[in-house]
Amino acid sequence: MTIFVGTHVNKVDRKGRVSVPADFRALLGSPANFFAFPSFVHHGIECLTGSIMDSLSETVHGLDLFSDEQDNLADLIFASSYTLGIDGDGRVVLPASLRIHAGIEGQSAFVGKGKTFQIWEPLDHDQFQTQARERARADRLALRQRPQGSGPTPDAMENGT
Amino acid sequence: MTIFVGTHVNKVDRKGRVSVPADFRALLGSPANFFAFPSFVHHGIECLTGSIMDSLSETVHGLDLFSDEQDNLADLIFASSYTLGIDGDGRVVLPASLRIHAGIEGQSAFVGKGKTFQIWEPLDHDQFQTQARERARADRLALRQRPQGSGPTPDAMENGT
DNA sequence: TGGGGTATCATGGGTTTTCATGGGTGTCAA
DNA sequence: TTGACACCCATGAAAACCCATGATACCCCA
Repeated sequence: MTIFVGTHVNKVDRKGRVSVPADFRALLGSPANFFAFPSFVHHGIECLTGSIMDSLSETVHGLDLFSDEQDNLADLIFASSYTLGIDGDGRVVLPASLRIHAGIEGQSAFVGKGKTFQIWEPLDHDQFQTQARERARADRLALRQRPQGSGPTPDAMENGT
Repeated sequence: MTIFVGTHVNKVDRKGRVSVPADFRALLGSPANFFAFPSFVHHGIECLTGSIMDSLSETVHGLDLFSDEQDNLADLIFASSYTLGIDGDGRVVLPASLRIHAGIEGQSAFVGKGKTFQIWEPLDHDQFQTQARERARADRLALRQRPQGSGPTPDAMENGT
């Protein structure tokens, strides 16, 4: 397995600990940790592996040094990031500021996004996904990205989940 | 070359297990698993090989990082996906949410789609296929602009190429 | 060409291992 | 001293694994 997939809802205990899904742990590998920072577009928490974080820093530094854009991005991403270490039982402690950003209390959802993943308050993510589905339906471009070749006309058998 | 063909109906047992057709297993190869997610447009379950999923993730990540478009697509595809591992006996466990989406209870139909395949509730798929056939026939009639008594019975879809 | 034998496959059930989760103890720093 | 944090262990539930069996398709040989 090479990518993060699925939506895993796990409990957040009294100490702020939460189990990282076993699938995800396997992908994260040996330096058992990852980077997390609040998304600047929604209530989720962006989670990146070390290597993705590295390439992201390359990208950001490719921008004009000292430019406003560079400064903003660097601040949004790096300054507000945490390194979350996974303990011997496969859990991490969610820092309070991240929990507050996401509105997480008793439960959290680990959401696979391919090369990255996110952490959400479960109901919040349900809502986000519903919206994403509606947007995709309205947006032909999104549908064109589907792996299926020439399928039947999509409007024959509509249904959601 | 990996081409999934045919329609194979297998039982789903009490534990939610179902045998993956031997043909399909042979095509899936050594990392004996595949990715499955509910279709956006019908009641079937879309099934993709790891390599197709990988290239899909490349495509999605080629979009602007943290853009709405990227985030939406990644959520629809990856967040609702499951990695289904094939056990030593050639079976997978269908997660409850996928079974519910497809309306699967006692039986499931593995439907070859070329480079991908789908899983359906058998009767549902029959119906879908009938409709697809009627649409195809209607399109041809429209193109030819001539009436036709009893249409030809296209009996493909049941054999190899 | 037909019959018997064999390999493959789908399916059912039992058992072991993994995983998520709760709680306790020790350590370090403010 | 107190609070935060990292480590250790225990446990119930769920998933993965192992084995057995009936049926079917395939092959070989007479």
